[in-house]
Amino acid sequence: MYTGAVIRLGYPTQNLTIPASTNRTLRLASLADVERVRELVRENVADLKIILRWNAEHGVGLFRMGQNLIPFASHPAFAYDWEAEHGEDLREAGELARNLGIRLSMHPGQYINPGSLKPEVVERSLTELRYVARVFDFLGSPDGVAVLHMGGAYEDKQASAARFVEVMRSEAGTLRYLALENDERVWTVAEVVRTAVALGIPAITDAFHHDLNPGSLTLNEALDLSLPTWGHRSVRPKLHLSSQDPAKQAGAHAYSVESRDWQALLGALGSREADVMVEAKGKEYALAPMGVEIG
DNA sequence: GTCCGTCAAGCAGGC
DNA sequence: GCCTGCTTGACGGAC
Repeated sequence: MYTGAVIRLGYPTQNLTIPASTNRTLRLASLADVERVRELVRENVADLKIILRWNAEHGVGLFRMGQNLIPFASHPAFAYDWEAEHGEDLREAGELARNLGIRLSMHPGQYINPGSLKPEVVERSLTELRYVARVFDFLGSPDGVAVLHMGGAYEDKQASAARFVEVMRSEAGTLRYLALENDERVWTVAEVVRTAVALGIPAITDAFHHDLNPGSLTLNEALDLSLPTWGHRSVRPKLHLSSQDPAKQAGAHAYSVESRDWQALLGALGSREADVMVEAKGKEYALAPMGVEIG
């Protein structure tokens, strides 16, 4: 077990050991079956509670909920009042997480792009981000994090970043939880930090993406820039860690994390504390080499 | 019963 | 132009 700086570990969406998932979904065409949707959301939230307890028993301090916790919640076709129906259930799950000391996050996906040139994409993105913020409101997660990439560059990064800031500036409810993450092709840590600072929100450094798209920074320098942005919220800094799947093209996540990638992150962190979300196909199994006992 | 292509949605980059 | 990467599971049709 690593004994240096205090590092908390987590994994996304589901636990393969139990097994349990917060990411059950359905097709858009099935959305009209309200009773079915209700039941599916109840199962997602029930499994969230089960995973929280498993995490507490295994010393895992982070968990990322699936984006489909309430599938299509932000879609116009969603057929009932999910806040009225599931708000209390979410509140209970959030209370459990606080009691167990587990930090929660969500990661709206690639379609959420508030800096897009297309107005309809911007509007859909904002609606989805407001849904995520509402979920955190119900959970009552003061350290909750909604992780978002900055989307397209449209051949003009400065203009795109400015558009992103302009669109998000007035979204106070969302900005309470939002953190911006560097990606493996377009936005570097330095650029993400600049945008995050402009919005007064934190920046997440993804060490794997940084490896593929470092700009002019070492990982250590990238952390020097991004870790202080968490002072905007007075919560522990958060990072992402993953490794390349050797059988796939650059950017694909591996089943586990290579020891050298973990060691590189530890080396760059030094004595600084952080919460590390491990993005691996093997979910909680990928934490075993870092000292988490899965059995 | 199992396999397989498709399903709401956006981008960039490699071929 | 098409395919794949960015969380992965659901569903219907073919066999």
